[in-house]
Amino acid sequence: MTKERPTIADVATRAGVSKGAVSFALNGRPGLAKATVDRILAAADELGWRPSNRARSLSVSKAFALGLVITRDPGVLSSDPFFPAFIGGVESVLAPRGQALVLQVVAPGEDEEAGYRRLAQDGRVDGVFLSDLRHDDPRIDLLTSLGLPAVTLNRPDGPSPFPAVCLDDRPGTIAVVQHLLELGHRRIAHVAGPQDFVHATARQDAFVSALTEAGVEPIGIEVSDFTAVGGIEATKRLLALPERPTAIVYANDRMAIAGLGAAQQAGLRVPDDLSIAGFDDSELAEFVHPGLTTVRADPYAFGEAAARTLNQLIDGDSAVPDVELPPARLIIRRSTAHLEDS
Amino acid sequence: MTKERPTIADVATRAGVSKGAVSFALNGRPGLAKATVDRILAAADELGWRPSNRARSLSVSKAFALGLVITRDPGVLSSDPFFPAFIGGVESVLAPRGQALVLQVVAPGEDEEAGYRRLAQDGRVDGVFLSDLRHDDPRIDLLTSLGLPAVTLNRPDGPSPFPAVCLDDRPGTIAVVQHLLELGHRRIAHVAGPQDFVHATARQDAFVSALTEAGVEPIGIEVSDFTAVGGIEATKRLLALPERPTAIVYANDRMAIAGLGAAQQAGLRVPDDLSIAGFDDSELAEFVHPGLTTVRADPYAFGEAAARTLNQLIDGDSAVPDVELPPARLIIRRSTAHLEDS
DNA sequence: GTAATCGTTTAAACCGGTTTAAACCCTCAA
DNA sequence: TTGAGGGTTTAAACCGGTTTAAACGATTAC
Repeated sequence: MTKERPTIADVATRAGVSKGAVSFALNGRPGLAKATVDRILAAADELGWRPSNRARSLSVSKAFALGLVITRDPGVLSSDPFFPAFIGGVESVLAPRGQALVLQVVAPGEDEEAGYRRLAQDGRVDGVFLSDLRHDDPRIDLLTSLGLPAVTLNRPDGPSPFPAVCLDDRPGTIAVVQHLLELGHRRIAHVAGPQDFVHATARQDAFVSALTEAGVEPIGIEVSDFTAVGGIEATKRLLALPERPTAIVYANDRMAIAGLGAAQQAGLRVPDDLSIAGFDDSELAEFVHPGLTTVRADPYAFGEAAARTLNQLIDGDSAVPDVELPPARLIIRRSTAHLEDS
Repeated sequence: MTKERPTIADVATRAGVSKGAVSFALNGRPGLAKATVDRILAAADELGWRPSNRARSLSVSKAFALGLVITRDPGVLSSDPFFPAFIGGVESVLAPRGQALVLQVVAPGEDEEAGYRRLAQDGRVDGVFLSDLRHDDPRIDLLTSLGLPAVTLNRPDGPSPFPAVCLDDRPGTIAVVQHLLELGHRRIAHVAGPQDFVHATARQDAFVSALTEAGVEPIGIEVSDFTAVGGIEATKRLLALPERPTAIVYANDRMAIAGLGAAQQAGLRVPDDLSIAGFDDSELAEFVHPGLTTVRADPYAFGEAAARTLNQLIDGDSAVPDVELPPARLIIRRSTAHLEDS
């Protein structure tokens, strides 16, 4: 067993050609006789040669890797249902192409921009995914000035030079509201995510407009933070309202499941006294008691589409179009029910 | 704004020295006059020069990156509380050193070994973390033959050439059992994880030995798969036993929370009719109703320790010692209570 | 005054690929 | 016979660092 792996020079010698010819053959460039190409590929095969990523990286100035910076408290990220599946989808595109995924987890307090700057300046990646988009997101300018290609997950509200891969949260939210209206609810509240997140306000706006379109006034909107603790607190505030809501729509499952616990703790029966709906259809949603009515997106497909789009951009395909994914779907379970006459 | 970033040659010219001298100065190698070093560093600073990772990688044959392969169904990985925090801890060690983390998510059906092989052969990483250790884990031989340094999370049962970073699950599990015994429970069951996982059987063994040491026979052990669905099914089977358990100890929170839902669905009151305990202290554990008694480890510290150890190994520090982390701690909440007389 | 020694610096090879410009070979036309 | 032209192939430069062996200049020893 030879410890050293073969280099392009070994292949060249074996095939009786020059290094350049091997490179041409490998990359399928025209100008080589077919017979020669075959001979070179055979030699490469016999030697088990695979071109060195490092050497390639240096000479073509590419990293053959994509980057993802997750800005989130590691403790809180824990139960986020989005990223693992998203990463799975990304991976399914990257693996066959021999690309890698470089991950960075940055705590909210830390310098998030430094994360992107490192990725760019160290030449670690050829492009990044921009997730958890915020209003007037400073990262768009940052990445532009760093010259790092990117794809935004959903569309930023400001101008953006980057293609967007979008999964519209609104139809799902609207479906939840309509579902509750049909069940007879009129006192419906919302627990929203942090207002700087585009997806948080998108869900909130959809909630409000779906209600007002039906001629119903929202009974309360609590801005929270997508965490379980936040869900608890927001729920307590809503339940303390003079006119208690009969249904609460949460911007994600984590807050919803925590809210469910808080309501039960307060002695309310769900769904008899209070209907509860979430967003994400995380793994536990189906199995808490009662099962959580929620909205299911497809983060795996999201990852696939995002990776494909980012690669198109990097490969220089001109005018990469935005991608619109099929919208999230309402999943009805036991946590929502007809309003009982009180 | 010059688009091109400066190279070592630019710095050399500016400082009036050779490329080699700049390299020496940067890496703090002896043999250069102090004045020269200062001049070079000043020049580098003025130009904002940072050495190219790619060039360095090629010449020193290092990737300056570590790898993590997660073998898990992306859909199921979702609510795993371990990895995000673990990765956060890893990151905290890597970032200051300018290293990156390369992540791979492999679905259980796919070829897991290919993941490691890719990482090694592409020279993407200088070492990997070996998580979710299995009995007679084939990956140990694989990595040995690939010549890829590794650190195992917890100790494999077979011989291993790699240092181990360990967080003993047993004390926590034993504490849970003792807690239940003190509450008067005698009919205690366990829902275990897949038997090929070392940590699954470790928890199970601890459960059994803690019980038998107290002279109590386990009333039932269901082998499950760490997922919510699995937790539901195992719970149903246990509740259907002729002698129903009064307490169930789950090998992780996900199964426990799902089991909690199943018990409630079946009309049982928790903790009055059934006590339930989990393992992990995931974010939701505190907030489901009733709050889940569980065991809290520190995955962030685990990540830190693992990254530090792996780097020691890579840096060639001889005889890297195993690391033993402080054991997981019992967190008592409302889901466990005194046995009511029935 | 020359040689040996030491601390400092440099030129050049090297890592393993890609890429460009030039050389080569063969055929066909003038 | 010579030259032009097309298809193949190659030599060498290049990417941006690291590293080794040799060169250099200033002391010190003889």
